[in-house]
Amino acid sequence: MMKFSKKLEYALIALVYMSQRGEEQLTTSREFAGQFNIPQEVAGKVMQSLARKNFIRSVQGVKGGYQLATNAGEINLAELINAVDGPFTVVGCMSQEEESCGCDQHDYCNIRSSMSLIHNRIMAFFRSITLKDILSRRIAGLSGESFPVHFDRLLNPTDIK
Amino acid sequence: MMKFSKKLEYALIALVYMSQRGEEQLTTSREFAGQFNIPQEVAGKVMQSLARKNFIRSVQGVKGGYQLATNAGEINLAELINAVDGPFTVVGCMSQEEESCGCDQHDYCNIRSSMSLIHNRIMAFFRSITLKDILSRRIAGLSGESFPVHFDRLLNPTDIK
DNA sequence: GGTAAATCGGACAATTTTTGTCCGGTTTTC
DNA sequence: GAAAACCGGACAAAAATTGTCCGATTTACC
Ligand code: FES
Ligand code: FES
Repeated sequence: MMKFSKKLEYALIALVYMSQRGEEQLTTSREFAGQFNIPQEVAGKVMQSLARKNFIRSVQGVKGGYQLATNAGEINLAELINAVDGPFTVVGCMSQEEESCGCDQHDYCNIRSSMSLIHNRIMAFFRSITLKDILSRRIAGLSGESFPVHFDRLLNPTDIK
Repeated sequence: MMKFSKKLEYALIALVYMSQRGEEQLTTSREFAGQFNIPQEVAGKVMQSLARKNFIRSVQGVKGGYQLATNAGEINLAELINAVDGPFTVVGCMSQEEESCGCDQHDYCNIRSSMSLIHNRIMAFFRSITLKDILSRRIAGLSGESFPVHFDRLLNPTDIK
């Protein structure tokens, strides 16, 4: 329940992968798919989504591929989710159309305002996580200490196994 | 993507509904389902899940029903999600079995450690939201001011429409 | 100029997850 | 003993996710 979609996983993996190669390096969807055992066509679509939002730059033709955008480090998880999965809503009624949230009828919805708060809060969290954060976490991860400040502040120590 | 399940919505609506009636009041699954236009059987199952975790107390037989547990206000969203939907994981590899997260092969997963941090962070957030919070938000909601401290601190003002 | 390798994009098929239904059982009141 | 409630498993329907197919366009290179 509430899992991230594969598309989002793929997008993150792709961005991290591309970040760890030269800035100028072109990455082809075939190569990326091969490295991580992802179906080529799916990898292709995901990268197309990213290109459409200018998170990466596409170069067509043979010898083409994708290249990380200049300040890709600043793109955040909320934008990313929106790019690959479309608008995110914890609960139906949050996407302009107010109809059909599921809980209609009678008294009218009990929990709508609270859901809205939770929705906003999660959005804010996603917005606060940048690709740079994700990258630095990976690098700092093995040292057992010195997590990026960002995560340090957010993470409850008792959560770490 | 990443929407809360209907079961979770129903559970929340049920708990809020029951909270807003007398403490001693019994609520039947049929009645609840009727009030909110939810399929009876589904409403029943959800309430059974809640009863199994002792969030509500069940009374059998005709004239039976469900009754809010004594300190139901303290139950939090994480427990609730676990009760109705089973364990929550933002990404497959977080549930003891390390196999089949989806992104296997080669270099090994790029983003696993970051995903783990995000997972823990979201869990902590869900744990921090109690039924009482949800209730008080609803009551305070119409006043336009004085949100519960809890939410006030968490919410980015620019998120409110 | 032709071929191959790449990005594009739509339609669609397969799979999985979510959601809802059915049915028979147990407990309890009247 | 009948009716109304909780209980729980199996299953069916619907929706969402995930993956596949096919054809089109762009471009490097021979
Ligand atoms: S109407 Fe959207 S949460 Fe109930
Ligand atoms: S292996 Fe779990 S996030 Fe990739």
